[in-house]
Amino acid sequence: MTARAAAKTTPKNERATLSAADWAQAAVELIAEKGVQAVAIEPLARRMGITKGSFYWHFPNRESLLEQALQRWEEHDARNLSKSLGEIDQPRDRLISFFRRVGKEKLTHEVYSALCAAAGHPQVEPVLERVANRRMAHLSAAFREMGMPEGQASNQARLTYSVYLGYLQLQRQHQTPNLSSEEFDAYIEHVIATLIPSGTP
Amino acid sequence: MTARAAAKTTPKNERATLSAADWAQAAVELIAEKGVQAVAIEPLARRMGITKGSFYWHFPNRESLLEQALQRWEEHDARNLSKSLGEIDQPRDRLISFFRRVGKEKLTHEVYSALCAAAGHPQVEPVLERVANRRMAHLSAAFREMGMPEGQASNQARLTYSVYLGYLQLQRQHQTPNLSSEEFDAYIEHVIATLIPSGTP
DNA sequence: ATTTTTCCATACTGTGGCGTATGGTATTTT
DNA sequence: AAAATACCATACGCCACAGTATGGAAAAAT
Repeated sequence: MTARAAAKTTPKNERATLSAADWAQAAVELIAEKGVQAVAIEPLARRMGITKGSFYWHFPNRESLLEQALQRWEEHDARNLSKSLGEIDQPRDRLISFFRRVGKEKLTHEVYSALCAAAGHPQVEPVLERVANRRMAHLSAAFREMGMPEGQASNQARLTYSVYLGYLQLQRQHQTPNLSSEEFDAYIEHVIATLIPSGTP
Repeated sequence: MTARAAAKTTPKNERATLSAADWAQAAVELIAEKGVQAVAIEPLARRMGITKGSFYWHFPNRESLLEQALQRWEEHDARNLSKSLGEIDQPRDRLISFFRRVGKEKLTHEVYSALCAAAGHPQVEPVLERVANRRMAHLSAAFREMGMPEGQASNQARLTYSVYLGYLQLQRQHQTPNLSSEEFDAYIEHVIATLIPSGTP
């Protein structure tokens, strides 16, 4: 009882007692910072200024923590997607915002990037699969709205999403131009010009 | 002295005694199968039917094994690249072969894919950086030979390489069509049509 | 004011891998 | 043949983390 003394029953900011959701959220943030393999009970507990006695009261094991953390993130991401899907009418603008928004929603993207680096993990894989499918369906629909036939649209969606995934990979290798550089802007322009048809539906 | 009894001084097939290169090669194969984090001394030794007593005679520690394994693979990959660079005259054919060869050289690609999943690792990162730069330079040169101006060619190279990286990522998630399916062929065609200019230089 | 429940600290066991120490055997050298 | 060297087996200590067991204090219920 040293690090997190303070409040007792204040649900504001620093709760007196931790919930399972708090652990899950902390796990999500840890994933964003150091990857899935870094989610270990004891280090995470230390980081939260507490001991694992707390953890094993809320969870049966590490696996279930990961499960909740991943579920939490996936739901958040799905909401994000449908929100941005509803807000923009023109399919072309939706596609463009898909790329331009790479810099936004930092945490979400960092988590996703970390999850990509952990494909192969049995709990992560199904999440990646669902998320990629949702997003590609999103892209594919936009391309169709712009007049592409079914088959071509889905190929174009896969291609476009691959570009995004490749960008994340290069980012993990620190081989991407700075987000606010002109080199970056030029690249984005190039990508948009190459992948997104110009005409309106 | 059970598993690897047999030969005594036969340098054929089953050496009497292991060399550092043997360990490095085994590490490379393990990386391809289970990733970088799976390269652990004792499991690797078991897999080779030997004990770690051998390992620590040839290497000071795990780090130096990884170093040698990575160097070994990187050199192999660099040779591969310059070989395929010399064999094909037409830049357009070089670009096409870049994609068509994704299915070839299985081990090399599996290793590379595993390394991509381990970006962030201090020993892996510089390797990934060099390899990606070499390959993108290769692509960029081909696009320039086809008449693209400098800036556009390098953007196009980055874009093209991202598509490749994204494909590897989807492959790790088991979300790619089978290599010998018509869906795959259609996708490749689509990628080529989208990314590779048609005219001759 | 008890009692119960909630939440956490502490101490323990177990496992898996790293690196070391030491000794043994086969091979080579002299 | 004797000595030296190369290569490997075995046994050990160390550390990090998973999961368990138990007890204790604060909060809530009665």
